[in-house]
Amino acid sequence: MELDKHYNPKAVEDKWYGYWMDKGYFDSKPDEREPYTIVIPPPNVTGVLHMGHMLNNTIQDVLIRKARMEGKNACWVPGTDHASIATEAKVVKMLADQGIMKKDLSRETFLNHAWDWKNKYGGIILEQLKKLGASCDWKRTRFTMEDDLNAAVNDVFVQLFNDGLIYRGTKMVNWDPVGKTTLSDEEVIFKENNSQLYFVTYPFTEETLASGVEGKGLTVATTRPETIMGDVAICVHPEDERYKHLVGKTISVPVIGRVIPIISDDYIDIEFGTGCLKVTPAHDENDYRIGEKYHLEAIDVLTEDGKIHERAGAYIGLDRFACRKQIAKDLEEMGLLQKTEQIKNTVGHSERTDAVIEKRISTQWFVNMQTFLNRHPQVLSSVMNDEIKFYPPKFKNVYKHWMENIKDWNISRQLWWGHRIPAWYNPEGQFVVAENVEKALEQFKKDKPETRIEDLHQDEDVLDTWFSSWLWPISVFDGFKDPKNKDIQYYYPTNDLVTAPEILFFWVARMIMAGYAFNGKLPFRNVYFTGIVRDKLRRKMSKSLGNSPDPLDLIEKYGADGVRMGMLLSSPAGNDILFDESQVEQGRNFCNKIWNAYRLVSGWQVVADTEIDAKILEGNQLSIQWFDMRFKKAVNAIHEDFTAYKLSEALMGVYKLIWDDFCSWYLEMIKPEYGQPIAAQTLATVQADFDRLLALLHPFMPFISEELHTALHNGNPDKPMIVSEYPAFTQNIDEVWDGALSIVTELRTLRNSKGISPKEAFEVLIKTEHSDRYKPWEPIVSKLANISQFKYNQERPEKAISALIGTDEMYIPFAEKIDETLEKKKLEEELNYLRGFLKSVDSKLSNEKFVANAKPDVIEKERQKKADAEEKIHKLIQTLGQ
RNA sequence: GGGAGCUUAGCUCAGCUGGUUCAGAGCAUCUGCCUUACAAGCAGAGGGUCACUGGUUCGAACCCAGUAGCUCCCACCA
Repeated sequence: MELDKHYNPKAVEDKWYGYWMDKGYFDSKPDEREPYTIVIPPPNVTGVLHMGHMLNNTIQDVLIRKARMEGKNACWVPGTDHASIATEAKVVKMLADQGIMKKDLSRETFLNHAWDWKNKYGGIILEQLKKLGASCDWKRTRFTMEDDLNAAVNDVFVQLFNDGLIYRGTKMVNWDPVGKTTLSDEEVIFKENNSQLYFVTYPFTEETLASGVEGKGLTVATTRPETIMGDVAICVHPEDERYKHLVGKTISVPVIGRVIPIISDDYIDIEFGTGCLKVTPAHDENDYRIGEKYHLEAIDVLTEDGKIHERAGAYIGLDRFACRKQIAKDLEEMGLLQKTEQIKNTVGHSERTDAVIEKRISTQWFVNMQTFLNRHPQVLSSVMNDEIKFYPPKFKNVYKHWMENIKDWNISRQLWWGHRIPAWYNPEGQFVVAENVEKALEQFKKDKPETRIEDLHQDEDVLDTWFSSWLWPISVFDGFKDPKNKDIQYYYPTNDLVTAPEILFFWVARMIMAGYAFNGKLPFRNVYFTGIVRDKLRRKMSKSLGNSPDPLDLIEKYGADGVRMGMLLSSPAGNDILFDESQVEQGRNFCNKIWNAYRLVSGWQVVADTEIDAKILEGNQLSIQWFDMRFKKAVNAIHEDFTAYKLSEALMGVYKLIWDDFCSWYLEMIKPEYGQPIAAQTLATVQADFDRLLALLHPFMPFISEELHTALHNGNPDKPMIVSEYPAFTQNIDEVWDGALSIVTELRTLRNSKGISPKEAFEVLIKTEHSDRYKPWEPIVSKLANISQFKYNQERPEKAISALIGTDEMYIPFAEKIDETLEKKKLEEELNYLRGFLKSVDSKLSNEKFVANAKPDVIEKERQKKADAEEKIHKLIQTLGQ
């Protein structure tokens, strides 16, 4: 059957993915083999595949497929994350679009809607991963909010609470007025902002004026005039000569006229603004601290959605930003706004909703991280001493810094979609922490036997999503439910984690904590940090910019293998990848190249070896040995690249091996004359070589390699490629001399530069002591360079072009079109170069300090260079007749 | 404000513990080819003061110091 000139991925991909699934090649069960485990960074359950996922999961698939082929028991556990805040936001919006407000719904009804949504859209992303070829063990698919994982979360919460590591406390936390929930510090993104600095005058009270104070009042500089209704003091520096005498006096808050004291504290920066600070303990962390120190009231003037609260006494119900403008205007009219200045400051935004974060005092649940770390020092040490390796290692520093400055982790969220906090309250407001309500009741009954189950109510809040994600490497193997089960014993610790640096703190660090705290072991041994996928202008890919291609469209257009190669081509660990469709084109072109190599090989007519000319057979034999050497060398380099997690270089190694060594050289060497048959034995070897190339390629490009592997075995291979053996590292490789191949290059260059047709044959004269080395190459070189005859050690003809092959001389008699002076010039240039080279080597060798200080093998190398150069110079001089 | 990292060809990146006259790869570019596997291809070619300045050394892209530019992370300055 005639094969198409172009590889057609569509005809191939679904077929093989279905086949692998049917045969269960992705499945893993504990056995006697060495395990190799990866847990997927679970994407948001309602998410859609984007380029970042493509990169991340391609890398994981490369690693897992290679391990599988190396005979390890490869297990890649997939799953999704419930993504509390993101999913809830989506559901709220979806309901709002239908005219349903969350506040009108009961918790139960809302959750029903959310589960409906999850069941409808959840897991689409996993289906998309299949298109990419991801070889996950789908039977193990987990979801962070399924019952077993909820139980794990509850277990851990109770355990940490009982260990004194979780506490309920009233502190200043981050508040997202759009999501209407608190956030951890990590969920707040600080962005530089051009703000207005308002200079607002607070008038002195009559009492103060009566005490003989001069002036009208004090001017403070603030970026947040809308919070002045929450002011409880004006603070100055105790040493500030301008204000010293005012400390202890009173002053009144503009607009509302509340009387507040003037206090002093050395926290104040005399230089900043006017040196007076308005103290608003409810809305600023530093103010909160000052408030606590001087026992000042904290007046929260904002509602949970960022509007002015009625206790503010003015502007009630106005949005905080509208209020800022309004109050500035009003103050100006009152003559209390002195001026405004532009100022650059950083403003916290919610990672999910992008809302400007408010600092707010509230009662939340926290994990005491410092104590946690004190109890588990391996969390830091294991990374620092490379028990857990980071690729690239620069992230070790970042990790260390975070660990050393760790703060308590606010884990409660005012949301419904998530793991509900396992704490129960009695009507008196006392609480206990327990796995479930029954156990909570038991606890209450110890002190209050009369407590009834219907008196108890569970905490309304849910937990931070990461409070379930940090358990992922353990919980996916049911390590909490049944810590002695086979899976957890066998698969944990996992091997590699592939993830983005953005979630180093959110997730990676906390998984390491959870690993040591709840299993006593590290969760993984290597962490590969991917970069951010950007467009070629270095802009981050985003929906709003519209610069992110749809991965599924790309797969449709170029094939999954092409897309995988495109993703991998330029992405060393930790580097951003500048995605350009041309890279995917390169991937597709590569597929096409391989496809055509197959077309060539599959079209050859076979005859018995005896029917082939002996010289050709010998040439083929040599070609085969030569390729074997090239193959083994490349495989070794690829193994080293993998060891260092240099996947793009490993892929480049495969690419060059296939394209250059295999297609451009080897197949051309072996290829019979047009219409001529090939020896059966030779063909069998070429096919075997092709097959092991495909094995090498398979982790990167699973579909085409499986397809052609099968085709090479006439549809019936012993094993499919996915479980074939991966080419192993070779300790000692037999060198095959291939200097004769430079004759080919030499002649091609000659023809190119002189415009001579490849059809014009040449004879070649070689001056060498090793004609035996050249002889076996004669049939090969003749074919590739169209050579009529090889002659050895004859006089140089009058008119000839000469070149050096190593230290041997080569002449191509070439009477007509040759430019003698040009040729001479070329040789002289080479001679000059060699003389310079020799000089530099000589100067090294005659330098006593060099000989004294350099390592012996370096000196030996230099001596060899010297000898080589001298010989070459000698020959060139002869040639030039000088 | 603190910390980390980067700067090598037009682009994206390799260059290990200093040692070939050391400057390399892929892509892009240029030249010539529809040669019966592949024009999504073949064969060639050009292209770089290794950011800058100084130092250490027999020897520096590599080590040290400083300068400039870029990137990222952390941080409560109103």
